[in-house]
Amino acid sequence: MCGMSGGSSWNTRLRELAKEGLFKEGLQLYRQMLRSGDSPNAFSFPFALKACAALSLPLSGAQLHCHVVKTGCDPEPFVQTSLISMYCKCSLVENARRLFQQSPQSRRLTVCYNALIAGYSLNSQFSAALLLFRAMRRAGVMFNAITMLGLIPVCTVPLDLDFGMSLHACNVKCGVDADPSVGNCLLTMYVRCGSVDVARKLFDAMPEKGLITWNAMISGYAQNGLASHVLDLYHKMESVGMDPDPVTFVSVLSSCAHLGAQSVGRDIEWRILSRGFDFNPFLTNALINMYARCGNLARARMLFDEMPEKTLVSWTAILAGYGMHGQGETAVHLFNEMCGVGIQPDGAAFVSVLSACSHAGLTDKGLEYFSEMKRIYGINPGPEHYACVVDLLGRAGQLEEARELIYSMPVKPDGAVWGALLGACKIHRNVELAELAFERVVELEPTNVGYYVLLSNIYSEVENLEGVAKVRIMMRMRNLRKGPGCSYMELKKKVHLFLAGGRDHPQAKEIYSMLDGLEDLVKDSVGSKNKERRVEEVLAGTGVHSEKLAIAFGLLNTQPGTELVVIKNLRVCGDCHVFIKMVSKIVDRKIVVRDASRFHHFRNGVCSCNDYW
DNA sequence: ATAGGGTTAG
Repeated sequence: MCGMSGGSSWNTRLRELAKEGLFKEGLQLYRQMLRSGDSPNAFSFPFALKACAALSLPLSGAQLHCHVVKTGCDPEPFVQTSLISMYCKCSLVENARRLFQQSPQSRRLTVCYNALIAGYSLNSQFSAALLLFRAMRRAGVMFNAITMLGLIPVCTVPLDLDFGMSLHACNVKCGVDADPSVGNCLLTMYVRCGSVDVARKLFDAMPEKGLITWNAMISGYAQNGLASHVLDLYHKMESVGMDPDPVTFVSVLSSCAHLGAQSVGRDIEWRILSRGFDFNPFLTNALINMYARCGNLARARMLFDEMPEKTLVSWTAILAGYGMHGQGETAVHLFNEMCGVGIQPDGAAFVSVLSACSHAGLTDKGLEYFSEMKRIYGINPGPEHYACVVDLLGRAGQLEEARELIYSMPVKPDGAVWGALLGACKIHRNVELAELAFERVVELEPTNVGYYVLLSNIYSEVENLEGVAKVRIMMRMRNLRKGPGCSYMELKKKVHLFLAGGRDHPQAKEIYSMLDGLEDLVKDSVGSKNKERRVEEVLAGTGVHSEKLAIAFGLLNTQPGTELVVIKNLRVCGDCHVFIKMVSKIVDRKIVVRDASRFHHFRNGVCSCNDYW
């Protein structure tokens, strides 16, 4: 290795590899250097340590630590800082802390504090990060923008918002917030603490919006369930000439999945291909998820099958898709196959397989998974898992068992758990248990209108008019109003929204006359026995339900034979599924009405997208 | 030459 002799050429090459992100190759080169008999020096270690951190190789990192000590480089602050950072990134925070504490005060430079503060924050040791920041200031060490980049992410939940805002104020006072990275970081903090509006104000006020700024805001909307805002902002991004990258597309695709907007998603897929971003596993997973949720299982499956390295997320996305669309057996089969190839399921994978079982009526199978979850995989079920199992038992009519399960929960049941029981009571017309579940759920989610409507519908089904009135009064006292029922349907890259009884769609006239025709056909096909009453029932009180409008619109504007997919905000209000079933038969069309409770912009039963686009 | 940071899927 005559050409490589002398430490500096090794170091140059190491630096190049680190810059390119070729960490594996960097470590190989470091080992090659040792074999060739050259000694690493203080300029070699930071690169090699960075590689261990990036690849999360604590053993190699510790070995490097030995080399550092052997070569006497350990007092060097740069090397010290690299070691601290490496240990933090390998989740060995204790080692990092010890190194920091052992170093003399005089060698604790700003970067050294920065590395440990960021490390604490990365490992969710929030108070430790804060305390160290205070100690830093007491010691008179200057902080800079990068200190803030470590510290700001400490604030992750709404409760942290006050502290986050004080950091923001502090940054403004020192002028640190002018650094675009700090701006991005603050933006992300507001988003994570649920203050999307504040984040947007910050976004609008930022003079130089980089790609990361756009991505932070777009993903912020996505994470807060504001899918239509994601698409708006994405279009704006394109219109100002900012080029999206794979990170952007991940959020956009996730929003298409939430909206059921398959044709927008297809358009995005085309852009991904034309930019050469295919083979990015994040994007492939996002595409699988989008197609699966939109019901295009064939395309989702094709992408999944062609994926060379399927991750846990890929498997979960595809099996959740099958589960959602009633193909529980396929979902279960995929889950088993996944375990068979050695991928360990996590909590989210269990949520998907459990809900697949409950939708497909595979009660025993679901219960089996639930018990395996703790026993074999050591995952403690959270409220989301209990909600699935309550739903599973409830749909199967085992209401008592469901109630018992809730009482035996080691974690506090949340609204979804009691809500699942309430939903089961609706199916099986159990008023007494419904009242109990309602009391609990309303304590936990007093403003979720969906539950009031659910109970009211249970009362009206058993003709308990007093009950219906009771719920109405309760809602009035709490100043709650059921938003109008709303449904939407995607057609040619536009989402068409329908409110119950609404007339503001451009095709309103045609839609209403189509609906009149449909209702007449349905009336005619009801048998003559108890005809009046049956007709009322079938037409569900003859109201102009939003899903009826959506279906009429769909029949007007689509080719015969295509499937109509309607998404509806409240699964529980104004059931007109008998009507839909009959229409479907009469016009010989497959009509699917999907429950939007898992669509975030329908949270609390209120639709937050209020326009066509 | 060397250290510290901001955006990504189920």
